[in-house]
Amino acid sequence: MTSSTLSTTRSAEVNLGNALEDRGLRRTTARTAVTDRIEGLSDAFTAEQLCRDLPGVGRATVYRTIRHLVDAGALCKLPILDGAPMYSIARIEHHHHTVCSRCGAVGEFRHSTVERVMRSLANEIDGDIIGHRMEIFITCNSCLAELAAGNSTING
Amino acid sequence: MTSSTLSTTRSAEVNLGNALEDRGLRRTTARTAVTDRIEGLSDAFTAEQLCRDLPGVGRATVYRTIRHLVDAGALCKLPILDGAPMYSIARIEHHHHTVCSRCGAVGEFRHSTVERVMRSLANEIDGDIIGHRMEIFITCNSCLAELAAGNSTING
DNA sequence: TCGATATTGATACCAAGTATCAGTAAGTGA
DNA sequence: TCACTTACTGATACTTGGTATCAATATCGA
Ligand SMILES: [Mn+2]
Ligand SMILES: [Mn+2]
Ligand SMILES: [Zn+2]
Ligand SMILES: [Zn+2]
Repeated sequence: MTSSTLSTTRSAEVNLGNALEDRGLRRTTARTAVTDRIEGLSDAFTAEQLCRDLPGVGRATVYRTIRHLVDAGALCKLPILDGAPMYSIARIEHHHHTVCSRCGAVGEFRHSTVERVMRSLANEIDGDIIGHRMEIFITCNSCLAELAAGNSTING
Repeated sequence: MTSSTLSTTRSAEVNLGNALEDRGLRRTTARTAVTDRIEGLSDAFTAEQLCRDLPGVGRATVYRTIRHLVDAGALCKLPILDGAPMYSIARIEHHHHTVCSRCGAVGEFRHSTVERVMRSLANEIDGDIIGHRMEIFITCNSCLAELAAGNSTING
């Protein structure tokens, strides 16, 4: 993989508790439970998943905390066409997502060419461009491996 | 606007009734009411909007018909981050959407460069790329005009 | 026209998320 | 450290968006 234009570098540290504090919000036990749990997850998650994982925290509080974190830019909210949106820690400033259509794993990427294309589209799109979103749907490597394993079993 | 790479050409005719028939579905009065209404709309719409516009057609039927049309590829389903998905007639084969952040107007566009970038990303993304989605958020021309009018009134 | 079959839509249901609000916990300043 | 103000919590009820059921009805090929 050439890394001249593709970037998946994760910025030094992410502290969701600090992200909330920076917005003038109190550091409560419920919020700490939520942010700790999110930081402990390696993958993207849904709000309901978090609620199940944290039965000691009220549903309203889980949803409110997620909303704060999205507002703070610390979480990405990724719309899923048929289902609840997924959230993941924003590790790269401006970026796009890969979504595995088989297992739902979400990745982040940045590619300068995408941003260059956006600039070049400015003259050709009616109206003022104020932003964009892009998702790439993939079959992730671990799913490819599983599929290969499954096939080889079937095919002998 | 140069049109060498940007395409907003609409394919000859769109007949949603035929799209359903082509799938072996019966041409019923309820379905005809839904498809006629959609064809009469100039803009993207939500399912609930359609239900309100067609009080004579059951909600379940409206939703079912929309689903059929999406499955047939005759309607685009556009996820909206905070709210119900919007639907619009698919006039271009593979394409992307512009969404006005002020009024919600949805447009379609195709740009060869976007597709070229996708191909070039193939080597740099982990896993197999099976598709992509891209939305450009804009302030549309009519909103720009309204904003300009509003400002000039305020500023004398 | 008839009859097998697809469709309809009222109803009940489910999932995701938000408004309320009385009770509780954080922080702040004395 | 305590008291006090204010933010926060979470149970509950509600809303929105959408689906499963199923008896009654419409469609369409024979
Ligand atoms: Mn992200
Ligand atoms: Mn479209
Ligand atoms: Zn996967
Ligand atoms: Zn607009």
